[in-house]
Amino acid sequence: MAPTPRLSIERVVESAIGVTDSDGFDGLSVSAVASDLAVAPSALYTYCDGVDGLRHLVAIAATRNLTVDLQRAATGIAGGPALVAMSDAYRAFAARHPGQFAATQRPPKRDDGIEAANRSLLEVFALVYLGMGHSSEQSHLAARSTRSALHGFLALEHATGTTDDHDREYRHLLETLQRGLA
Amino acid sequence: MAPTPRLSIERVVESAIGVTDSDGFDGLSVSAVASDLAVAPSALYTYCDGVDGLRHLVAIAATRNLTVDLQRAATGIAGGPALVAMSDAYRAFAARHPGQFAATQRPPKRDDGIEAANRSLLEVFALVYLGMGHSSEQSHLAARSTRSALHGFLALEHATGTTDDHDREYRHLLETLQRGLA
DNA sequence: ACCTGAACACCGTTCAAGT
DNA sequence: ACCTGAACACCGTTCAAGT
Repeated sequence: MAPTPRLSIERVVESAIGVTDSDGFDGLSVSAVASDLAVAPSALYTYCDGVDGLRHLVAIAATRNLTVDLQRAATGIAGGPALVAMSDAYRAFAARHPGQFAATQRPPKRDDGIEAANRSLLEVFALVYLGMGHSSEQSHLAARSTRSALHGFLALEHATGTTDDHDREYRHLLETLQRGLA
Repeated sequence: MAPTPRLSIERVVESAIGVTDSDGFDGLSVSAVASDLAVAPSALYTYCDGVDGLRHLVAIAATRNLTVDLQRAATGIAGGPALVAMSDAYRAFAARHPGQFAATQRPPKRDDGIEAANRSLLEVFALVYLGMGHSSEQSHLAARSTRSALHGFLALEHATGTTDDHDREYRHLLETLQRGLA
């Protein structure tokens, strides 16, 4: 008889994201996901290539999740206000999902999936700059600069510790970017 | 008899940095350092608090090493050229020591040592902006924005994969910062 | 086809024992 | 005081065995 599969790649990714959210990207392990899904650890090897495969799947899913949030934040807004909204969304994502945020930065291996996910993320920024009258090339450069700067700030903010409120510094960075890209 | 200690905190840190350089920050482990020092893994627990303590020591040492490179790059130069030189030094550090670069971003626990090391790093940037006529407050904000942006770019560059040459994008980010902070 | 469970190597950590 | 070595728990991975 053909047994109905209890597992699927979707369920594995869903569980892996859940583990990442609760235990951090470093807490992601074959055992933790297997335990969450109530299967033996070795059962996961049918759906992903070990712990590296797990990290890989989470890196792609996390980048997509961030992209969705950014896109949603900029929907119906243009120009400077859109960039402010996206920056706030970026920071909120890092605060609410530190594990996923870390995953967006740790793609262990080169892969089409991750590169495509990163391109999609950059396109959201680029579209805003296009709407502000920049050329296609300038928009892509501006998008990369903006993403890099925001990402770096948030990465260091979470590394240093989130005791202080760095809102003023974050706004300074935003304003610097907007002046520099005007 | 008092046996001459074969180990010391300095030797442990030195070895840990070596392991980080060759195997990456994720490759840093009690076993690897112990093997490098030709001692039993348990011997290290006299000098550091397990693998987390090891990562902690490396995070501090790596931040200091980066600071030294930045300071050296800006010695005898001022203004825009100093910032260009520091940016190049930052990027060179990330390229030559990817493991240490990763460590500058992964301080697991809050600690005076890491915070102090980060303050020293920011001061190097701040001094350049002070020399350009900025106020003390503006210099500190500019320093943080600059460091965040450079760090984020390099972190994503190494994450995405270093196949392409992103020199043009890096220079665009620099110019954006300089325009925005003028 | 899908999952379990045994098996193995390996790492982190603790602690009693040696010198 | 400093280090070794045994001991234990735990994770990753492979593979033969079940259904």
